[in-house]
Order: sequence, then C-alpha cells, then structure tokens
Amino acid sequence: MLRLSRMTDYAVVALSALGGAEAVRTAPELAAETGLAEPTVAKVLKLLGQAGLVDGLRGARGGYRLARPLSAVTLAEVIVAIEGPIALTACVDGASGGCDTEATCPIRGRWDPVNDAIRNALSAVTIADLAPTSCAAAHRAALALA
Amino acid sequence: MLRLSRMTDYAVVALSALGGAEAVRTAPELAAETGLAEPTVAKVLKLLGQAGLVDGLRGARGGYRLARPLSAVTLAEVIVAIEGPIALTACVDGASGGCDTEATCPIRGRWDPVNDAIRNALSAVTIADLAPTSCAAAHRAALALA
DNA sequence: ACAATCCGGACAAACCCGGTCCGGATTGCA
DNA sequence: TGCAATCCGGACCGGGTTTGTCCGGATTGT
Ligand code: SF4
Ligand code: SF4
Repeated sequence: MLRLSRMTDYAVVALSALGGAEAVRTAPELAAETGLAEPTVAKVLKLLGQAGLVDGLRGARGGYRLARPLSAVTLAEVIVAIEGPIALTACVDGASGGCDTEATCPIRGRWDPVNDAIRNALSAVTIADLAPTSCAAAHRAALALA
Repeated sequence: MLRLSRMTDYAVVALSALGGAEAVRTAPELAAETGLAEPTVAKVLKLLGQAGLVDGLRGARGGYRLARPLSAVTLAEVIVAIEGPIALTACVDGASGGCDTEATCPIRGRWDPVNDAIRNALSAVTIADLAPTSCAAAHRAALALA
C-alpha cells in the first residue's frame, strides 16, 4: 500500500503536540495529550532524539524540547529518523546485495530518479504544514481535559 | 524505509521484459528471461491481468500480452494493481476505523495533500521510463516529448 | 482426445512491525 | 548527601503481513 510506518505517523503527531508550546514537556505529558500509549510515544521521542530533531533533557524537571521550529523540519527528515533511509527498492543509490536477481535485472539503477522525486516531494513539506495551529491544539487539549 | 513491495518491483521488471517484443510470451519464458522464479512471476502476471494491465490468453499457444504500450501505463497503476490503493496513513481519503487514536488526533485528514503529491509523482512516471530503452521505445518517447 | 496454458485460491514459512518492559545513568531538589 | 524524577539504551515477544510455492480446474489450439 506504499504505507509509511505507524511509528512515523506517531512521530509527527508527537512533534506537532510538542510544537504547541515552547516549554519542556515530559513523555507522559505528551502521551496524555496525544492519546497515544506512553511507552510508544517514549520510544518515538527516543528515536527523534537520536536523530537530533528534539533535545532530551535528563534528570528531574527534564523532558523533551524541540531542537528546531516545526517549520524547519521536513517530513523526509522524520521518516529517515524513524524508518531509515528512503529507498523504494533494494538497488537504489548503487546499493548491492539486497536483491538476488540484480545480476540480470534490466532495470537495475533505473529506480533512482523516481526515488529522488519522492525524496524531494517529502522534503518539500514541513511538519508545520501538517500540524494545526498552536491555539487550536491548546483549545482541543483543554476541551479533552474538561 | 518507505519501501514498495518486492512484488511490485517484480511486476515492473516483468512488464519491461514483456515490452521488449510485441509477441505473446508464456510465464516460464518470462521467468527465464528475467531470472525470477517461475511461480512468482506467474503470480505477478496474474495480478497484473486482474488489473487489466496485461491480457492473458488461455489454451495452447497462450501466454501474456501487453494490454497497452508501456509508455501508457504509469507506475502508480502498477503499485495499485499489486499492493492496493496508495495510502500513506490509515486516515487518508476520509477513511476511518483504521486508527484507534483518530478521535483525538490533531492532524487527522492533514495527510491528504502529501498523499496526493506522492500519487501525482508516481503517476508522472511510466514503465517505459524505467524499462531499458529499446530503440523503438526511445523513438516513441522522443516523439512524445517533441 | 490431448497437451499446453492460464486461473483462482489455499498454504506454510519467513520476516518485519508494534508495543512493552527493564535496569542504568543523569539531573534537580530538599 | 539522599531521593525522586526523568531520559537512555537495549532486549523481548506476539501478531500480522509479505513471500514464495503448490494444486486442481477451466479454457483453448492441434
Ligand atoms: S536489481 Fe532489479 S529486481 Fe533487484 S531491486 Fe533493483 S530493480 Fe528490483
Ligand atoms: S488519525 Fe492521526 S494517528 Fe491516526 S492515521 Fe490519521 S494522522 Fe495518524
């Protein structure tokens, strides 16, 4: 179905929730706010931290904080952070060994332009484009808690 | 990794092999030509036939034949034929029920523009663009671009 | 009648993903 | 200094999807 991983989806909603306020938020806080399970959102934030998209502050009163504004982080970055490099097939970017018919395959290497097109399309959209406006999110959160 | 199914990949190489000659080819023939296992390529051709991308001719001296020239079948069509509808997440096109957090999700429905962008990118490339250019295909492409 | 070929579905194995959990390191606070 | 809060890194397992194979039946040319 050309579906992206569910974790990637969660990462986007977590980021958008984090982008609502500039404050430091803890993982359980974000989990409650987004309605996702706590261990899951923790795992996602962990991955995001490794990729440098968010800063993890340890210790008491710690939490997570955006490393960059949402308008400066592209969807492609999030996908790479969670799922790994964007590669439609096993033979893009000159990779070899992932396909056992690559010796006789007539279209080996011809996926690269398509792959780059997808990459570009994904790099053109930022998380800010997907996230709702901050005040709307705050309002929704307030309603959910009420 | 945003990777498309391996079957889809096989479908493209099978189609490109079929496009080399206008003749009718049997499944074992194509299997030998592409280096893929015979039951696999048979399955792929079966799917392709259901989608109307190739014509299956039964009986002795039967085989498969292209329903359209390769320059008229888009990559998006092949993906849909093998993997099903292109949907990055569970909530595109107003679908509901596939995601258990869609009630509180702040970005529900906001994936649609991205999804459409991918769809368009995939619809812009034809199998003739990926298949090795037999001189006839190259000529046709040159005429189309002129 | 016979052989060749596609058609539809069933099937098990392999693989990947999703979700959970734990122990350790680090920091703020009393 | 002791304690509690919090992130960090990894292991773990169950379930679902994908992959690859197979078989019996339908269809058609010879
Ligand atoms: S070598 Fe051919 S079969 Fe293998 S991944 Fe590349 S295009 Fe697909
Ligand atoms: S409703 Fe939200 S969490 Fe569910 S698939 Fe859509 S964007 Fe992802």
